[in-house]
Amino acid sequence: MSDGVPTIKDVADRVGVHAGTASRALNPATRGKVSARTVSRVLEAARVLGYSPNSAARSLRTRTSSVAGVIIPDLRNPVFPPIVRGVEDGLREAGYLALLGNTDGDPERARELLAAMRGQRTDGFILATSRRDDTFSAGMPTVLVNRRADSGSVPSVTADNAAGVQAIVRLLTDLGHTHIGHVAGPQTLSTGWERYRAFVAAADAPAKRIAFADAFSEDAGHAATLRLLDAGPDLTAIVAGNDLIALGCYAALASRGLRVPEDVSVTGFNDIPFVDRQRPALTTVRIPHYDIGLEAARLLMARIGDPAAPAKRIVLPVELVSRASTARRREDRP
Amino acid sequence: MSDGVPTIKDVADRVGVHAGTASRALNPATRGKVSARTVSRVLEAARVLGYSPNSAARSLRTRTSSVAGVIIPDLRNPVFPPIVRGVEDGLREAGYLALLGNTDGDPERARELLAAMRGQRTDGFILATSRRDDTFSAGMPTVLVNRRADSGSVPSVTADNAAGVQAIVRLLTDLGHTHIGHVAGPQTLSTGWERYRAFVAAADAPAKRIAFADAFSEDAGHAATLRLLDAGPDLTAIVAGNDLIALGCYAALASRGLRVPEDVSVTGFNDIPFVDRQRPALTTVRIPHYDIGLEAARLLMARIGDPAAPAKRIVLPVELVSRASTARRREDRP
DNA sequence: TTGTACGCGTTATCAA
DNA sequence: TTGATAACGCGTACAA
Repeated sequence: MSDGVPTIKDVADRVGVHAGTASRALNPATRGKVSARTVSRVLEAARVLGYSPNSAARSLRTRTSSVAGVIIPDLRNPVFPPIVRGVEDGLREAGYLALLGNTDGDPERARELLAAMRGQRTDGFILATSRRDDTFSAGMPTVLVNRRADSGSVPSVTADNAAGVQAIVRLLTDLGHTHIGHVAGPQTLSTGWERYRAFVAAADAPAKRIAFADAFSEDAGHAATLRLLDAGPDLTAIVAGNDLIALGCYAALASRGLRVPEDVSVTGFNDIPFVDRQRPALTTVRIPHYDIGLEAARLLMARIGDPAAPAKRIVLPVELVSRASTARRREDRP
Repeated sequence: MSDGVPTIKDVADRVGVHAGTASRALNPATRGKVSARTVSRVLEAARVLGYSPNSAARSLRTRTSSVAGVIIPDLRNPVFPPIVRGVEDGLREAGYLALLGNTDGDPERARELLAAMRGQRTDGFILATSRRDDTFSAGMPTVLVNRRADSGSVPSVTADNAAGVQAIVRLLTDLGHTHIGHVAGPQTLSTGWERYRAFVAAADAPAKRIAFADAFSEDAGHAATLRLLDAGPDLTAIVAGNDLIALGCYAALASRGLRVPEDVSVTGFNDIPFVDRQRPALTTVRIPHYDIGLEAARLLMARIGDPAAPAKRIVLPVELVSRASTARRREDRP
């Protein structure tokens, strides 16, 4: 094939050696079985020819692909870009590439993607689809991100949602708040569910101080906050399920003539970009998005290298970021 | 292989036909060359066995993969997630999957990724790396996003940067501004360069009213704005190279005791999320990120289908979004 | 240390 | 309409 893309045979011919020898010289793992002189000549020839191995052939032979599938709900949700970036960097450490797919939260779509990627001979999966009931690809190395499986046998990397909510509730309590509400995220999503459970455990609030948003979005947060206010609880602080919901709280409170934080303190979760610029700047919990992705990739690499490796469940620490949306409770509040 | 993953041979054996026949029956394009009875029996056997084709073998044979490489500088830059999302949806229309890679603006890294992906089974590339001097993979179908090649032979999809800058300058002119400055983005990036050129053409400003930021970032915008102000031009409006630079302008102006828009009007470019929430809300140019990605993917599919297809250069329209950061020039300004 | 030969699973070509 | 066979490029067991 002197015309098309060079193959290992072209490299071998150029050096006057057999393809098998060239293969051994090119592969770092088997390089020791070849004379130093031959190695350098083969490497040089490969460089000159611009040889790059045909991974279809390699995959066919070795049954591995050096490609991992990464499946998320929607890249436009600001929590995912840094996670995916971390995943990609972690995969790269091991020479892996990332095949990316969005599901829009549709389990059917997740199944399709999983099938398509498995068809492409993907070595493993990193799933950030966060529906608690999502299925995942059986028989393939898999790591969950931002979500834990109900059965404990699947490795996962998550932020410490419970600790974050506890820190928030403690902050509010220290500020004198006793009537704290919660606008929870969707309970079908593990993050929404975990934070809700942590809130209930930490705040001991009656049901009327809790509302559930239909989505982790500003609009859903807005609507849920209005429902919460209409239920008439006497609250001076709201713990939102995430930052977007918190911004929805801002809007809903403003529409009722309530000021943040003078009348009601509000907190978020995630510390996505620009929430430090809102007015008021949002008190929230910073989660290590990038590191979550990075660790997930490393965990996947470990599992691919040794499928019997322990199914670690890594929980990364979070950090409370106190800003202007939380303040001491006003004593004279009606 | 009755134990492992079923192959086409297992399917063929089960029906009692040859593997080649099973292949023809399974492939919709060649199905017409097989008797209806055989087709249905093969399909049934494939279903029962849970057969799924080994795409490594298929790629090796057909030299196609149904995978496209998508290379961007950094997913954490807010302009890229919606573009990548559009790309992915466009690829999906054609049954393609996306291999994603970040370069951090490093041409060397771009080369590595290109090589790795070309080595993987990749049918074509969508490049959003925006350095004007970046190389790209010769001989592979390629579409540029957010960037045009100096030579016109490479298809591209971009926003109409010139029209956007023209609209901004016209808006400012209509507001009475005559001394308009520009904090340009890096001139190594095509977006920074195009917008700078459009500004020069539209505003006819002397060099002292122009400063260049080292990066499309807030910090770089801050620093460049300070340099611009120190040069002492008598300006009442600043056209920033993009939204992040504009936010840097906000900070720099504030540090000099200048108010936006009372003292100086400021404009951005891109309309990334949350700039409508800044104070003041940023006047900017909205570019159709998602559609840019979508069209790029479709263009790539067309080029893969027919490499001789015309190298279209698609320029998508932009929209001026007028918000609170621009105001009529104060007559009493010093 | 190097060469030989085979097989991975699929599809395309050629014959029957 | 179907079967037989070769070839895609690589890695590796085995032989030299």
